[in-house]
Amino acid sequence: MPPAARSASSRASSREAFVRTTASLLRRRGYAATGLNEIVAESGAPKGSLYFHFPGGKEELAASAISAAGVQLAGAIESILSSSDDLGEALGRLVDALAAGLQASAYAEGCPVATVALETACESERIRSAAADAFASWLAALRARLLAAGFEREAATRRATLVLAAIEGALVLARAQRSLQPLSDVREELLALAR
Amino acid sequence: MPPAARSASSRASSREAFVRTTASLLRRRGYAATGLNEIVAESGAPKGSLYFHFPGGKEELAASAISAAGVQLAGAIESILSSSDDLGEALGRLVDALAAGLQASAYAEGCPVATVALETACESERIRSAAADAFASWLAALRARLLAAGFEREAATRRATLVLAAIEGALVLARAQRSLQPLSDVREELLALAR
Amino acid sequence: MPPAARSASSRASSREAFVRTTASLLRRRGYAATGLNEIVAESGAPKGSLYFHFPGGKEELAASAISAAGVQLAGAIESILSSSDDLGEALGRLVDALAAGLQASAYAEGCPVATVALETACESERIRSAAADAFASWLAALRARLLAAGFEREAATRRATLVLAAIEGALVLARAQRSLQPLSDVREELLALAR
Amino acid sequence: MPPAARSASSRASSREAFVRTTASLLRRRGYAATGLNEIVAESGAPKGSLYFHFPGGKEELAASAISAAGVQLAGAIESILSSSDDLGEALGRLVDALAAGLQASAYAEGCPVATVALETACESERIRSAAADAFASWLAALRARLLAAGFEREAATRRATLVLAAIEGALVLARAQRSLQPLSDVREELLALAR
DNA sequence: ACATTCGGGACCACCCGTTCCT
DNA sequence: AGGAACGGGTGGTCCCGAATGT
Repeated sequence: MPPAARSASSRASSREAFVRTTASLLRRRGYAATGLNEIVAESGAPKGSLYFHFPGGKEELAASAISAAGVQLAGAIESILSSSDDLGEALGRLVDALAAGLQASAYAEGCPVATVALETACESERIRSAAADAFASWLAALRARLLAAGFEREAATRRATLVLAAIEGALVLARAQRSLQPLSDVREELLALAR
Repeated sequence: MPPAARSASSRASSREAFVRTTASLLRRRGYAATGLNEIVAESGAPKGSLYFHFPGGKEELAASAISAAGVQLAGAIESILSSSDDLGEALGRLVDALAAGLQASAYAEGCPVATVALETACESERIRSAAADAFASWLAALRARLLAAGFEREAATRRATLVLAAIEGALVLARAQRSLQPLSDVREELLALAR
Repeated sequence: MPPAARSASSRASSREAFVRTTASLLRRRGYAATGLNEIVAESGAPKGSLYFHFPGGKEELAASAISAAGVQLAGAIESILSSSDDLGEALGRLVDALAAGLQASAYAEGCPVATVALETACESERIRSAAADAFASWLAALRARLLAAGFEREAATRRATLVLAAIEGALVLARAQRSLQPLSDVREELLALAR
Repeated sequence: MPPAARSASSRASSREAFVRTTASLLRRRGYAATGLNEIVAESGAPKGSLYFHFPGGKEELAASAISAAGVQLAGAIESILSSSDDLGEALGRLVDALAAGLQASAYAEGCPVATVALETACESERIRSAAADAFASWLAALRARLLAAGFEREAATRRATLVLAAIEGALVLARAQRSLQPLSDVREELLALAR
C-alpha cells in the first residue's frame, strides 16, 4: 500500500471515528456533559489527532457531528417520505421510525440535534448554525413532500413547520415521560390533518 | 422586626434564591453547563447553605428548580387560556406570550424545562420525573381548556398533546434559527385547527 | 424521674455515645479520615450536642476518645498479665489477645492509639499528649509485671519498652501484610527472652 | 541544552517532584490529612500534570510515594547494616540513624510508611500493598544480615521481624512521647540480644 | 504532514468542621 | 441542648496548548 493511500485512509478513519462517536454521545448526553476524553476513549482514535483534525476543539467537533447527523437524518426522512404516495401513510411511517428508534434505545436516542441545539443556542454560534441547517434541511424535505401532495407553497411551509415542530416536541415529551404516547397522539393528529 | 420573622424570612429567602437562580440558569444554559459555584454566586446566598437545603446536591436542586418552573408556567398557561372564550384566540395568546419572552431574552429563554429534560432523560430519574410532572401539568391545563371548548375526552387529550408538542418543538426551532417564524407558523396552523 | 436526673443521664449517654463511636472510628480510619458528620450519624446523638459536650471540637473529642481507649486497654493488659504466674505465658496471652482482635476485625482494629498518634504527633499537642499517656499507662503495666517477675528496675523499664514497641510494630506489620505472622514471630522471640 | 535532554529532565522532574513531595508530606502528616493541592503547591509542578502522570489520582500517587520511600530506606538499611562486621554495632547504627532523623526533624519524620500503612490498611488495597512490599524489603535486608551473622534461617526470620517491629514500635512511642528514650531503650535490648 | 506526550490551570460537585440563635 | 446555617477547602476532571517525535 502506498504511503499516501495509507495516510489518507488513516486520516479519514480517525476523523470519521471522532465524528461518529461524538454524534452518538451528543445525542444521548448533550454537549456540556460529553467530555473530550470520553470521545477519544470511545472512538479508539489517538487523542493527539483530535486537534489536528479539529483545530477548533470541542466546538468544531460538535458542529461537525451535528452537521453529519443532520445530513444523515435528512436522507432518512426523504427516503421514508417517498416510500408511499399517500401523505398520511408517509408521515405515519416517519413518526413510527422515530418512535421505534426511541424505544430501541430505551429512550436514550431522540432527536440527534435538539438537545445540543437548546444547550448551545446562546453559547456557540457555530453549533447553533449547524443545528439550524439540519432543521432547515429536514423542513425542506417535509415541504417538498407536501408540495408533491398538492399543498400551496405558503401552506406547505407552515404545515412542514407544524409537522417538524410537533415531532420534535413529541420526542421531548416522550423522553421526559418515558412513554411513546405523545408520539402516537401526535401521529394520530397529524394523520387526521393529512386527510 | 421580631427575630422569628427575620429568621423565617432569611431561611426562606436562601432556599428560594437558590431555586430561582437555578431555574433561570438551567433555562438558559441547561443542566451540565450550569455550575454550582455560578448558582451560589448569582443567588447571593451563602455556599455552605446549599447542601443544607439540598442534601441531594445539584440533582435535587435542579429537580426543585424544574418543579418550581413547572408550577409557575402552569399557572401562566391557565391564566392565559382562560383569558378568552374563543379557543383560537386563547391559544394564539399563549403562543404570543412565549414568543414575546423568547424575543425579549434574545432567544435565551425558551421552555424552562425542555433543555434539562433532554439532557437528563437518561441520567437522572429524579430530574426526569420532575420534568415529566411539569409537562403533565401543562397538558392538563390545555386539555381542560379543550374540554371546555367542546372537545370529546380522547380528542382533547390528543389535541392537547399536539398543541404542547408543536409549541415545544417550535421553541426548539426558533432558538436554533434565531427566528420567531417557527412560532408564528405553528400559531397559524393551530388557529386553523381550532376553527 | 426528676428532671435533673434525666438531664444528667441524657447528657451522659450522649457524651458517652460520642466518645465510644469516635474511638471506634479513629481506630479503624485514623483522625483525618474520620468525619464529624460520620461520628454524629453513627452515634445517633444529636449533632447540636457535640459542641456542647466538646467545646474544643474534633480535637477535644478525639483526645477524649484516645484517653478512654487508653484506659480501657490498660485494664485489659493488667488483667491478662496477671492471669498467669509464668511471665512467658502472660506475655503470650497478651499477644494472642491482640492477634485475635485483629483477625476478628479483618485487620481493621489494631492498636486503638497508634494511628492517631502518628497522624497528630506534630499537629495536635492535645491528642499527642493523650496518646503518650495511654502508652505510658501500658508501659507501666508491663513494667510492673516484669518487676514482679524479678527484673531489676532499669532492666524492667527497658524490657517493657521493648515488649510494647515490638507489639506495636508487629501490629503495624500485621495490618500492612494482612497476616498474623509478624505477631506470632514477635511472640516467639519475646517468649524466648522471658525464659 | 539539547531539546531531548531538556524534555527528558522536565518530564522526569515533574513526576519525581510529585513523588518526592508526596513522600515527604505523607511521612509527616499521613494520607488523609495531605491534600492534593498542598502537594501540587509544594512540588511546584502544575496540577494538570498530576493526572497525566498518576491517572489513579491520590491513591496511585501515594502508592508510588510509599514504594519510592520503601526502596530508598531499604538501600539505607543495607548500607548501614553492612558498615560493620559486628552485628550489634550494625544494629546500633541503624537505630542511631533513625533516632538522629527523628530528632533533626523535631519528631516530625518517623517511619515514612507506617502512618500511611495504618491509615489505609482497610481503605486502599493498592497503598497497603505498597507498604507491605516496603516492609518486606526491609525485613529481607535485616534477615540477610542476620544470616551473615550466623543465624539459622527460621531464627533469622523471627529475629528480623522482632528487630523491625521493635524499631517501628519505638518510633511510634518516640513520636507520641516526643522523646528518644524508647529508641535508646530498644537499642539497648537489641544489642544485648545480639551478643 | 501527522501523531502523541506532556504540561497547564481553571473549575467541578461535594462535604468539612464550626458557630449562631433558639 | 439543638436544628439551621456558614464559608472555605476537598479530591478530581475538564478542555486545551506547546513541545516533541516519526
